[in-house]
Amino acid sequence: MKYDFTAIEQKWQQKWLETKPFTAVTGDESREKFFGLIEFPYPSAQGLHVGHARPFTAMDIICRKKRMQGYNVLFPIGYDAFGLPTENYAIKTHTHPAKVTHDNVANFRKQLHMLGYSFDWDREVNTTDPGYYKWTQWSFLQMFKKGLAYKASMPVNWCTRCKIVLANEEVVEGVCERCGGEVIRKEKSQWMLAITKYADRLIDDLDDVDFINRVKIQQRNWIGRSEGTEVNFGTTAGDTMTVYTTRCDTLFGVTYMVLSPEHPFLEKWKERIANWDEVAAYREEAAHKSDFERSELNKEKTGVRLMGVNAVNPANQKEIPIYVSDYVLLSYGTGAVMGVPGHDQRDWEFATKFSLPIIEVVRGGDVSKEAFTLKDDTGIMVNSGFLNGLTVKEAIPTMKKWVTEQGIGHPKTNFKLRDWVFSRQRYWGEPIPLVNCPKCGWVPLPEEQLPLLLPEVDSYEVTDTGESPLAKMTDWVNTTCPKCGGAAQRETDTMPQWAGSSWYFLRYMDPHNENALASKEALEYWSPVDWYNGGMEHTTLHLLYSRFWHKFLYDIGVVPTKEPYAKRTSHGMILGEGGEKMSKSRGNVVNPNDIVAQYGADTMRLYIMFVGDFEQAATWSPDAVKGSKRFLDRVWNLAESAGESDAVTPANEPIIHKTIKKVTEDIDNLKLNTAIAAQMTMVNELSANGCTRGDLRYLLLLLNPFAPHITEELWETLGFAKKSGKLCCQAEWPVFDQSKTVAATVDMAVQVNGKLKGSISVPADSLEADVVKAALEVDKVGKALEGMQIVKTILVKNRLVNLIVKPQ
RNA sequence: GCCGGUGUGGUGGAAUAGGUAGACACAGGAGAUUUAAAAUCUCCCGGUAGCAAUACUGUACCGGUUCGAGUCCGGUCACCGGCACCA
Repeated sequence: MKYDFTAIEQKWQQKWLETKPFTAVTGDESREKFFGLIEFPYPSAQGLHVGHARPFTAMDIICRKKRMQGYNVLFPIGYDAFGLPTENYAIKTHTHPAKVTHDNVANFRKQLHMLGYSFDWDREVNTTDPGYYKWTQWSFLQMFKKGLAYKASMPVNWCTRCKIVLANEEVVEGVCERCGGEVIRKEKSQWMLAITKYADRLIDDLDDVDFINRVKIQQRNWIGRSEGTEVNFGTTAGDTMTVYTTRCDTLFGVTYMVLSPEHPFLEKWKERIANWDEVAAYREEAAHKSDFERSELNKEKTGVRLMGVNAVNPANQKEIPIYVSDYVLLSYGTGAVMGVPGHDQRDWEFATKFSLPIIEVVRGGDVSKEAFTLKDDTGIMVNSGFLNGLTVKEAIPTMKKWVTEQGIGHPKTNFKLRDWVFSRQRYWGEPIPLVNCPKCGWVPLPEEQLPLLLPEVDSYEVTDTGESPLAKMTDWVNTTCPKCGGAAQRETDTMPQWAGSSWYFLRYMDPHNENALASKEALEYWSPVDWYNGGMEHTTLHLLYSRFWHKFLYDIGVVPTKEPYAKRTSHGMILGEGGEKMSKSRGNVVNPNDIVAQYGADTMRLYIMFVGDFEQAATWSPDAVKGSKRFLDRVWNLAESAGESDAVTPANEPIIHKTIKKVTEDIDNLKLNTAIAAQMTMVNELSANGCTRGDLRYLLLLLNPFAPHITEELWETLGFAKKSGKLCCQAEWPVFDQSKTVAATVDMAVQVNGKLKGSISVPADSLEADVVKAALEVDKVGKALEGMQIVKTILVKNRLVNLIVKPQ
């Protein structure tokens, strides 16, 4: 019979749909649980991409193997469906985004079935479902009540031509992605979440989780913890000017001070500043620079000296000038810095440009040429009073202590991480369940009024003033205050896409619960996620946000673990032919539907795993797909020609056990490409040796997670199903016998002075003397030994023997 | 600039702990089968020299440690990703 993959795949997908063999059972204490998680897809109109198939297939393999090992596996799927592309599509086609979402989800679901993933389909979630976003809103309200949500004026991207607010992704090289118009920064009052309050824990708790290192490093860098000192400088205006520094050891080297253009002291000192016009003009100019321009123009330092106000260095009481310059950011530290041109490159550039004195306080470099910035033991303090003679390493704590004792400063930790801007001026997101009352301020909706549904609107276009489309719905906006009953207005901004995706894995644990985001029992049973695989691009946003969200839920007693994910791995991208990113414009996009139609889902799954190291980027090759199909053809043929016996052929035992070992370990280590290679080797050997049904049984068990349809079919045709039921339900992952992985005789390499001379075949675990004896009989060894004497032999068991010789 | 990652045949990629470099595939070549093609099967396939046996050489580059280095150490180069005036 021919390997008719289309019929076979449809047959088994239908059976799985009917019999639900992949159902996870909450509360089953008879088995260990395993929660495998993939990043739920955004249901775009383009449908599933091969980029989805790689991580999805890998986790499916892991979960299918875990099930066969006897675990109670939760492998769920859902859709992260709020967001901009759907909204833009809705605007363009005048279709309701809910309708667009519904159609796209239906298409995704079909494609996911087509690839044979073993999801528990009864636990599907969708972030746009009111039953789901009720709990997103509920979580937000808890944060609001705990004071973690607050309003602040933040810059937004504003397209001057479309007159709308843009997301960062919509701004490309400083212009609007859609119309090419100029994008400027505009201040807007926005909801913020105080993720920075969790900054320390988000760093420290990384020590307790099993995340691949690059994820941990990237998160640590992003949070950017820095231990330094705040130092107070007096000013001739009477105010105390506080700066943050990591190099308090260089205090004696301060020759000027800098305020950021937005610093409140400028306004305050208006009357004292003799050149106010000049300062005001500089501020105006800085305000009009976009982020893009600021980073573009960061080579040349600019600034203006404040005439009429000076600062006083608390270390030596010297009076020094104050400047305003946009190389100092208001959003980090105190918005003011001390200028140490001798030992900070930016300060050096600034001082050089404005002809300010450069004082060397750490000897070790040449401060007339460049700043000397090393802070190890190579520099010695000079010109620094009581610090003279110390190394920088010693001087930092000494100065920190002195500053604290003198009452002019204190140690301080700062973070690069900023609070989370939680407002979007868009329609297709969760409404923020708050009401603004002129008397009571911002009042949360009572929980029994959740979910606060998205109202129907006529147009999804943002208003001319940049308000969300919801602002036009006056019937919806105008409401009564839940507290005082007076007239009040609803918040019209919606939540960002990151909101719903911050906790979706919790909903999988108990997806239909109407009284809580999930029951205590389900949360206790399934937490934490055992293994979460996803893209590196989500490391600093989604992954960090969801850890924060989870820690908050932990603090209010909702979830039982302080970290959501026990383990995190990451896959590499699938590139198109030529090694370039797949994109419509390049025309190198591979559609999984085409591959499945041509070769079948099993081939698709196998190839996407075989293509290369899972963690590295890989290039799609249409030719190489054929190799995976050929392999399955050979498996099919092997099954047709297999001997009737259910016993294992002794000659096949070593390869069977070697393969069990390799495949089992490789799946656990995500080395899926070599797990497949090992199975190919096994099939090649079984073909050469001849094999029985009993031999093949092992192959089917090992191959099932990778190619679930063909193996299920062969399991049935070879008669195993009659005895023990469906293959995917076998709690019988093969266990290898180490003693059987070694063949009776082994090939060993023979070297003379480390150079390969040949190989010998000897009984496994032979003694050194026997191996050397056999080695001496190799022709080339004899030749190499002429006129030599053996001074030493090195034996690596079952692998190699090296004869060390020297002239006689 | 800072922080990660990667460099191996024509191609994708293998190589627990330093131990036969190139597993497993793709492409290519030769042959078998076939009226023919496809499919399938067998063999070859890093480079140089040689009919061959064989010898030398080879994991980005330079040096080191070791009986032995793709792997460890020091230095250099190239490419990819992230952050970027974070004081």
